[in-house]
Amino acid sequence: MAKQLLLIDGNSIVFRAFFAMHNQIDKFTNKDGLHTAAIYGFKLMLDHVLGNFHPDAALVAFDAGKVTFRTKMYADYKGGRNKTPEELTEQLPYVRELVRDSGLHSYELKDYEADDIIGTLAREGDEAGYETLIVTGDRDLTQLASDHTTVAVTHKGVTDTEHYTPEHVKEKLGITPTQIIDMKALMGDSSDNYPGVTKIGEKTAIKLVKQFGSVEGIYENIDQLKKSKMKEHLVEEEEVARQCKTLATILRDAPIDIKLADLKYNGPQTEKLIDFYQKMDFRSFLKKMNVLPDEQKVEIAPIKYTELTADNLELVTQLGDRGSFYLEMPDANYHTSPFAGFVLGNGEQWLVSRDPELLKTKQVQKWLADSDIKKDVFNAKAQIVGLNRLGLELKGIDFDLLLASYLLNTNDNSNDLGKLAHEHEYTDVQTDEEVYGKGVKRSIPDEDETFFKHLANKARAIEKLRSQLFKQLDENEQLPLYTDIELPLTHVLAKMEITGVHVNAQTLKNMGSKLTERLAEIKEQIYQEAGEEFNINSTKQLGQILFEKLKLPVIKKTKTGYSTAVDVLEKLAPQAPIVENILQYRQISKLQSTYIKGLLKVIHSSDQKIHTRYLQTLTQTGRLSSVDPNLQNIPVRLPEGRRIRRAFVPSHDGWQIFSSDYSQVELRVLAHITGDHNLQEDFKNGEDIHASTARRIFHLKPEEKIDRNMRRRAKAVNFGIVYGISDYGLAQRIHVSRSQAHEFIQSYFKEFPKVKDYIHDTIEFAREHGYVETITHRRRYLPDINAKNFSRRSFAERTAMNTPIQGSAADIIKIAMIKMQDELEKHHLKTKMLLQIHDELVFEAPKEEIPVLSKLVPDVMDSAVKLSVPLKVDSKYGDTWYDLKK
DNA sequence: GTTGTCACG
DNA sequence: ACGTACGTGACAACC
Repeated sequence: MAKQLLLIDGNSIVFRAFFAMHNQIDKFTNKDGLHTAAIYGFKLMLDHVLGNFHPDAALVAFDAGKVTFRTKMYADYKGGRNKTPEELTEQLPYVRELVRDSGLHSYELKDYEADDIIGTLAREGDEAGYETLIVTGDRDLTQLASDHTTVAVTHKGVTDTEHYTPEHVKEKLGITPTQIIDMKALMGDSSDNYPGVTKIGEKTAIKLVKQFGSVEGIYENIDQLKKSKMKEHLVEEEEVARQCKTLATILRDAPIDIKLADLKYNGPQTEKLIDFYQKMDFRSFLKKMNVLPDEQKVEIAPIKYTELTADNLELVTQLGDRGSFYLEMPDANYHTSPFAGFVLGNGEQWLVSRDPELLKTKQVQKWLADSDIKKDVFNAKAQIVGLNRLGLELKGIDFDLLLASYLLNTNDNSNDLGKLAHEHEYTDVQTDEEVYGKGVKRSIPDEDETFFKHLANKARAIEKLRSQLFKQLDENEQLPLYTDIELPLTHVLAKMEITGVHVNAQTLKNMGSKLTERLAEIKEQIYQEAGEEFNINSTKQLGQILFEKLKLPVIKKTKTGYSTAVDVLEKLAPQAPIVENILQYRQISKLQSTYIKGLLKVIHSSDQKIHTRYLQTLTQTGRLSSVDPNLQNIPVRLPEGRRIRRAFVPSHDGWQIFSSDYSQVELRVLAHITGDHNLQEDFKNGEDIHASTARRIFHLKPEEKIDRNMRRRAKAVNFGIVYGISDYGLAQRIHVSRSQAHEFIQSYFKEFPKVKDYIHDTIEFAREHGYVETITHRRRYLPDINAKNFSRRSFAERTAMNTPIQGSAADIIKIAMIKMQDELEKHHLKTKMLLQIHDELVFEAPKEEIPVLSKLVPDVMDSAVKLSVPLKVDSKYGDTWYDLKK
């Protein structure tokens, strides 16, 4: 086997590692206050690379300083770059130490960049018959790819890489690796700060390179080009193009004074590495190496606990007026999870047990149900539901660590108490993964001491973090959000989950058998049309049939092959009857697998109901999500799918399903937040908002009629505005030209000027503060808002403007739900709230309560908050979820 | 475990 | 020229 050579672009990897973890920069420091994120990331990358590639020789190349032969020939080279932050430069010496201790050589050369060292050694490697892997964060190095040299460019983070071989370059760009140099010379490079030829970007550059082979080729054949602006620029800027080519070219013959033979890789020097990790406080790596001495392994403050038994229950009555409580349910689904044990207590006394029956004793029961005893918990909803299964109530909940933490930062939230505590710099508790293991090996420890200690540590973590998190909520002006919205909502959601929704299994089964028949018919037809049998559900096999065997045109590719998504198939449908059948097959098999089989699986046999779980601490915007099963995406748009809703029925005879939904809530929020006069007027006048938008942006006179197409387009524009519009995206959606879409958008901004201001101001706010917020001060941090990478930054900008809108709408319905539950109880109604679907609330109710609800629910919902435009609510009811009528 | 697809607001 | 609308979850296939 050929010898293997590993070449790492040290500086670019360090930069990548540093910026990949930039949003948690302060979490990565050692005890001396040294920042370590880049060192840590570099180490992750090394492990990852060496896990897959076993080099005989290895070198990390570094830049030797700012001045290089390139800056000498072109003063602006790499000019305009921001100064490297101190937090990064202080790490560089340690990266070199890590490299050395890991058994890799490192090298730098005055006047040359790391690229040139790598380029030179890669050539030598090629000539000496090595297989070479180059690891870098800089796409420019892909020009070095060859038959025996692969270039791995970090993609996201530092361990996710894209491997460039000559074939891969060809596939992506249609040119050879060395032609990348010509392409870059023409298009320029804004980060290296050389200009290229005016008006030539990637597309044009590739076209020219394909046609003429190289920059030199272009100028030899410049006469072949038709007269055009582009040609003028090329002729005028020939000097520039040629100079840029030199700048873009990585040297293959830098005057290095090392040889391949000097680069032998001998593996890490374990002793030194251990010292190094200790110096850096890299505990996870030390643990992996199994070198933490026992007492250091669990570097957790000692804790005392008492096992609760039938004989010492009086200890519970002595706990005072505040305590932590934690019931351990090892499965994520707390409706069905076993109970592994529990802990309750306070700083002085931690009482633990494996026996859930003890919770039912009168002492514990009383402690749990006493609302004067304040409870601190982790995931209150899970605890309420779990205890409810034991016939117990939990009252007086004050602090929910999970919920509070989510409000503080939706990004680094975790369902693992230990992990979450670590995020908040509290380390006297281990993660569940550490104590229970993961995957199939996950289990509750048999040894009492291990398990009980972990339980007690968890309860202590909750207690210790309470005041700190409350303080942070206060600083963010989020205490009302926590106290008046999220915590009361947890109780409402718990009730809804416990109530569950009644589902008629027989209805589903009947539908299922019909679908099975239809599926078999369509399948036969597809096989006939294809001329062979294959797995229609496999996109890979389907792609081969459609695009190779039947030779249909390829419209879109995914990163692994041909795309066969709906929009693609719809374009192909006129060309081959098989396509229509495949669309049918897809639709029906989706219904069959996800909705018929899927729902049947989760009906509880005890009550014929489905009990979903609402995740209250997951979304980035403040919406809820629903799992096990997801009841927020039951089909409604297509008639075939909609029938699934016939199986959702009331749980008592003589009851009905009642549902109310907000009309255009997000656009109303937009009108409120932006204060746009025209948008507010349209809502105040109670108009069909898409129609009035159409009237405005298409400049219709009052007597002119709005045709359907105009309304459809205006509706798409309205959605687009909420989502962070682009002309391209709008054009795709409504099948118009990009320039037409552009005009629509411009016209919209002219008619609704404050919307335009809002978008601008919100992005500015995010840039300055790093987050955006909703009407209730719900926050979303946007670490990418100042990213260099265009697409990441653009994405952050779109979310910056969308989140306050989507999130405020979520706030509104949450407030409505709390009020609604209050009203139901106040009026002693039997009605139960069952489901929330983002802008809709679904209830089951005795028929005689329907008239009450028809007034009460809309009243509560439209008065949930006071906006500068009215909220509108529509209600429907019927015998099943399918049959709802006004 | 990741990817592609498709269900919802 | 860039790369392409926001937020979710479940399933089947494939690695």
